[in-house]
Amino acid sequence: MAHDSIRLRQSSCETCAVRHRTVCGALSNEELTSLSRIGRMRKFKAGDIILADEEPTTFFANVISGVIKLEKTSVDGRQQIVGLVFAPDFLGRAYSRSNPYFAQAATDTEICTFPHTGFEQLLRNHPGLEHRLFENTLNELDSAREWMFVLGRKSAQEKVASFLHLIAKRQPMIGCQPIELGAHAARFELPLTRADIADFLGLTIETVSRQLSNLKRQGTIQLVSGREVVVPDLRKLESKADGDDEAVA
Amino acid sequence: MAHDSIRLRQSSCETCAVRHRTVCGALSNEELTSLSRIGRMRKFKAGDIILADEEPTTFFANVISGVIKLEKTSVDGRQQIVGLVFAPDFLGRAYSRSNPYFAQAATDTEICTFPHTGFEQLLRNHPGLEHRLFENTLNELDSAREWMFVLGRKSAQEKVASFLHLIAKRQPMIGCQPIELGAHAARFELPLTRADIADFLGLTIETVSRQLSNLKRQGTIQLVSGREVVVPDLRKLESKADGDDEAVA
DNA sequence: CGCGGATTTGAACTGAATCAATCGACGTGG
DNA sequence: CCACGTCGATTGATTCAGTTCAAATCCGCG
Repeated sequence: MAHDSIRLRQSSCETCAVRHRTVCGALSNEELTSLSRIGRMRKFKAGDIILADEEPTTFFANVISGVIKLEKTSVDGRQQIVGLVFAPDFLGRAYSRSNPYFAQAATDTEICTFPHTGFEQLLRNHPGLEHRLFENTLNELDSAREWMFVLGRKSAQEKVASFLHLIAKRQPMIGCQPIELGAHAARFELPLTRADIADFLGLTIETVSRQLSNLKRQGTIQLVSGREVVVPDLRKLESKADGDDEAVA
Repeated sequence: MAHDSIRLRQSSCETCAVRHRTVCGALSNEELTSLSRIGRMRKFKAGDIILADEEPTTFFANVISGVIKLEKTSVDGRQQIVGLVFAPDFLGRAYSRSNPYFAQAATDTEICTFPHTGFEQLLRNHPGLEHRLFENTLNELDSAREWMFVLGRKSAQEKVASFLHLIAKRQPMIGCQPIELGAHAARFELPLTRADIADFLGLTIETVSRQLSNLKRQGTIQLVSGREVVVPDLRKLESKADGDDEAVA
């Protein structure tokens, strides 16, 4: 365990697969060296808790692979996923003593962590890094607000279609040859269970399952297995998501 | 009109009522001078459009008084308010060519505007200002996610109670003597119409009206007029908002 | 082969939407 | 000064989408 973490610590940022797409992309090689000194790779299994709610902030991270859910839970047990963190997104709430929500691995996950104090120091000394993180946060805010529309105003079918469309955009495809599939087609693995999808969409498991079956029956999607989805035509899926599919007729 | 704007332009930031609570609070007196040079006061009436959707960004602003709604509208006419901007909040999406949502005055409103280019230049030259705006954005993101829980998981009654609680926290009180009212009491004016409240909560006008009547019947609130609300005990309202009021019994 | 968790499907129920009517405050014009 | 029209809000009756409760079915795994 300790041995493992040492080996991982030595892996340098220069070989990082997602280097240029993360907040680290703002750093010079020299700055990157000081970051790599404090960075440490960590792996989580699906279901592992990465950051606990209300706990003091101890680290930030870049997601290297996998999907992490940010979740809010009320005392009576109701849950709502308030954000999904994909590679190469940034994980953590800067400038806060504690963590505003639960972060749990939705799939097996690899992240590159930075201790809280060291990273905030780096932020203060490198306006370029802070700027990058700021832009990141602005985009997250845009996404959150986009999702507020989904939660507040869309029907169950539109919600499920919106979710699939989101995943199709962000999740790596399975064997994605545009030759094999059409130009507007996609094939991917769902990173969430039905229960997670329900918590993301403000629905129940049963309704999610029913709407997936509906979309399948209509030919908008194919369910290869419980988790693997093929979308023959993303434009059709999108029109289901926006509720303007009968208007076309 | 032109005369008016000149007079307003000359009013300096030093006398600004909300100076220390806005992003401007991060600036030195000298920096403030350069900001006041580009700042300009503008007034809007309830219902006026302040920033149009998808339009190129032309200005940012600090809200001096009033409430502004940020709204998303779909092609088929469904609406969702994705944020409320109170004084002394910041209005606008930095670093974006265009505006991601409609900003409309919910009440009569006064804002202090800064031209797009001048302000972003100031941002680049003053990391302290950008930092302040960043913290601001992080708080907005937290609020947005908090609201996602409301939209996704709360019942109509809980939604309406949550809304009233939010307003009670942020809206200036009417004649708020803690002697006159109890220590946990509040009295304020609703900055939104029933239609706006519905669009904020993902409900219909009728449901909002019914739930307000319910809360009134239960004694959780009093409706002085259509717009003016008295909350005898905010803790009771909060328990309605969280749905843990029958647990107390 | 059988067990346990995840998923699907069915049937009944219910909370919020929809449809419809009324009320009330306010400003305008007769 | 009062009748009228408009707009926002309330209230009632009915409908329906999504939940709840219940039972299969599927699937990975010891």
